[in-house]
Amino acid sequence: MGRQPCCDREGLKRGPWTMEEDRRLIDFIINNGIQCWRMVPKLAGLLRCGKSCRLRWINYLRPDLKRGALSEAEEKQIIELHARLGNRWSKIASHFPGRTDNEIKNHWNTGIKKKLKLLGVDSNADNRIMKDKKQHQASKNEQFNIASTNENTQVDCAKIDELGPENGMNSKNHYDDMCRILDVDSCTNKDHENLTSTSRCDSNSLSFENSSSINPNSSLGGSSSVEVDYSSQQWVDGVDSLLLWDCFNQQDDLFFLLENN
DNA sequence: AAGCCGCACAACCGCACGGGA
DNA sequence: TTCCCGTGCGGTTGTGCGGCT
Repeated sequence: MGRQPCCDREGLKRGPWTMEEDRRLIDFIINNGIQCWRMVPKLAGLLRCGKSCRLRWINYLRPDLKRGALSEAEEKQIIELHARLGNRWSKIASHFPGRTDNEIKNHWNTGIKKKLKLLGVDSNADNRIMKDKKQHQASKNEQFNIASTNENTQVDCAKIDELGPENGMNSKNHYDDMCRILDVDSCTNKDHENLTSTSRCDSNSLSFENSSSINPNSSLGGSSSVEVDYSSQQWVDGVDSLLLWDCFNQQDDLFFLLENN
């Protein structure tokens, strides 16, 4: 179909964001929310395309972002999920509240991938798994007229395993191999459950779904260790609602944090 | 001190997808 | 049903920084 590039307008700024631009974007989103990303830069007085604003918000300015290096447990989890899902970074990221797909993708490309390569593990095998899986699934659907569903990680895993070793798709073995090589001693379901508790953030609609407790203070890089349970706050629609949250109910706090990051 | 190199990560690009008209 | 538009996603590039020579 082809789409017009969203950044075709002359005079749009590119490259690293300045503090002032960040301020404007945060200020606008906090006060107005997000109706249409394309309108955001115009209304916020930014010489950026909407896409750029969205990316900046999602990957850097979002208040629920967890900053800092990925933990060992998270790394293990990423390897496991990558073995199952391949390069579907957004799906993988959805298992890590406060982490972005970009962050995980970068971590994979710079750290884990290299580590695996060094140890003689073919990290691209995961991509082949996904390609083969798609092909197999397509032919399977033709044969049995089964609606394809790949939104659920567990389903994905089951399907990959179901395809069997004849297609080179024994993801469990593949993951186990990687775990062994990386000296990952346990890849238990318990570990998986802990990290995949159904916490999701829909950054576009600015709504949050939580079934586990999060620590917004640490998300913002704060020093407080107070755990806040927002389990009763199933969905938070719009930025106005976000402002109810203790961690960023003061716009000044955001700016303070920005300046100190 | 200067230049080079590699790493980490922010940001961009282009295609795909889904929804609405 | 088709077309258009906004957004999501994954791959790639750009850039800043620290370590090394």
